[in-house]
Amino acid sequence: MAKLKSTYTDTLPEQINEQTGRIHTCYQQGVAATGRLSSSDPNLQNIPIRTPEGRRIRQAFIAPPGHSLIAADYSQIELRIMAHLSGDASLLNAFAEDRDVHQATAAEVFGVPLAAVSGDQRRSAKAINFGLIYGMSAFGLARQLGISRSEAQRYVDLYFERYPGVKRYMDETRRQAREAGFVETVFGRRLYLPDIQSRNQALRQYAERSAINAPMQGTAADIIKRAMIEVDGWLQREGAPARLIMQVHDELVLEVADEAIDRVVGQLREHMARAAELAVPLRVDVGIGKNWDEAH
DNA sequence: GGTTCAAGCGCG
DNA sequence: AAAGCGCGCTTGAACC
Repeated sequence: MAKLKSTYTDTLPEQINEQTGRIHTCYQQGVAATGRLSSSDPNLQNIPIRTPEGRRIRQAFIAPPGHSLIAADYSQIELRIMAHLSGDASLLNAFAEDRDVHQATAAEVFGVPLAAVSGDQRRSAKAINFGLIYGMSAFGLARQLGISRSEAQRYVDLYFERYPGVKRYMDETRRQAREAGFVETVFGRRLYLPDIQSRNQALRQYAERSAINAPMQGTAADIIKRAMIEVDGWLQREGAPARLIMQVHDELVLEVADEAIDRVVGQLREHMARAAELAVPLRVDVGIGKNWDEAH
């Protein structure tokens, strides 16, 4: 409650611009090592959403009269990029058939039919999927799930047995990072990792985790930037009564005149989904509302 | 009055 | 011995 009050409730009203009556953030383009934007003064990329109390803050972000907010976010974009980069057959298949990827992972790892996956199994699989993107070890997975190290190690082994392409990709990425001193995104953005050669184990392992994560997080950043350029160009050409007002890593927020909503949503979805052509389709979830919470 | 740092926590 | 990526903001302590 103290965090919500001091960072958001007390502070945001003080940052309303007198001329526009709005809060304007600054997007930094050259800060994050992976190519993401960052947002500051104030940061609008960390507005609460995970708790009911926090959501009340998000509800304060509203559209002007006669307008609505559209929130469009990429579904599982980093895991889709992992499928693309690794070429793993099972993962490619899961996305080709538009499966619930955590459920599909649970079915593979626990050896049960899709329909028989329990809530706990799905939760574990989700932790594995996120952990993989971050280069997590069995130790970290054990702590995350509150299970023993040996149990976590079994999950990891099973995962790599079922998704051998992912295993190969992880090993290959570490090798390439060590040899070349950098990793890169699908579009060629590089992250240099001098510490990958370090004799200091902590530094070296950190660099290895970054080598795993940066191509996925960075490719996602590249894709949404391409989408932003496309979407903005299209809105300008059309003279659509809509504008792009925020970006939150895998999400674009637009403010749109109510009469144009249907047309804008369809085109927005297309432009975002076509911002990159990967080995799996890109899916975009769209929400509409009078406030930012409702739009989710 | 200011700066710097670590810890903690908000988001993807 | 370390053990999950990327950010920014607030707090409180230490310091000038």
